[in-house]
Amino acid sequence: MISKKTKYALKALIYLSREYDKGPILIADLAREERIPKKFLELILLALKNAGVLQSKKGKGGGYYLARPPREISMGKVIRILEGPLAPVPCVSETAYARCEECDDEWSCGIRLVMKDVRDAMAQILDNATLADVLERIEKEKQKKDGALFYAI
Amino acid sequence: MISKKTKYALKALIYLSREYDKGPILIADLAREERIPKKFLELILLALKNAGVLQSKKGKGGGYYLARPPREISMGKVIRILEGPLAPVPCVSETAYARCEECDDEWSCGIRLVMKDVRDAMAQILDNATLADVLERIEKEKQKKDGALFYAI
DNA sequence: GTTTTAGCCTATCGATTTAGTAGTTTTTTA
DNA sequence: TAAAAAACTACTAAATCGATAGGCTAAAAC
Repeated sequence: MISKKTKYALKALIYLSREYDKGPILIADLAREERIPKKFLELILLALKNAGVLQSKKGKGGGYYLARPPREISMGKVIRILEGPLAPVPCVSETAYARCEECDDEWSCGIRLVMKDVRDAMAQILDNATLADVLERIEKEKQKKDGALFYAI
Repeated sequence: MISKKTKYALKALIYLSREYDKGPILIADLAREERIPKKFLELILLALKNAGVLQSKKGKGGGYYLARPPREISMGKVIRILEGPLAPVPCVSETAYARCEECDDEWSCGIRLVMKDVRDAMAQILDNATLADVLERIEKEKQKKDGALFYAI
């Protein structure tokens, strides 16, 4: 399960994607609209900024905005920033490989063999799902729902 | 990342699969062979027993053994026992669905749409990887390694 | 039938992570 | 220089992780 922190981050980024090219958005507005504790959101946005996903402006007219267009930011990237590597075990991580202490023969470790498949499948999905993709999918779902509602009436 | 507890559980089950139909195995032997803290392993095996994956026998000649053949126990099952649902968010879990508190419109939640794909991909892999499969894959890897070694000499 | 064997059960513990909160400082702009 | 707004530092309560300790219970052997 992903943490609340990561969910908040994704919600905030989806919101900022929708408002992309409308200038900086206030933390306070984001917090209110997405119902995220303001001070907590501050820490999250800061982490995303330090990781190069967001940029910010201080003082009046300031706020946060995406460092790149929504098409160029993936869910995989965001999740790695907040949660660490996608891989279920460190020995199959592409972005942060580490040996499993308890494993002496890595190349014939059964857990590793299966978890490699899992990590590849997850990366395939999450690294290809950009914020722009997510916005599109949300729109499609809303249309589907409206369509169903139309026929229901 | 999966916990040490889950890794220990999988290691123990792979060991018990290899010794399947050789009668009950002592916790102490398992702990020594797989280098798992004995008392900790006790709790893990007990959890697996309560979940129906293992059976046990007390007293002399006792120990633990698989409740079903290795072909009928999947990694997905084991991971769910020790870690809870595979799903990254509760609202896409097939085995333990729950609403996300922070989500008002579940059907057009972008996070949910992507995480559904992730959970399906994980379940596809982990529910189809049985302990017997894992043993086979380990053997294949070992043969590959031996083959490479042969040509290297 | 009591002794040994081996799993069962409950409690506790220190370290780390999670989900925040509070208060102050720095930067920008009007 | 006053305001707005992000940045930084520190703290906390609760939960989870990775164990350890010690006694209890059931089964088998003698």
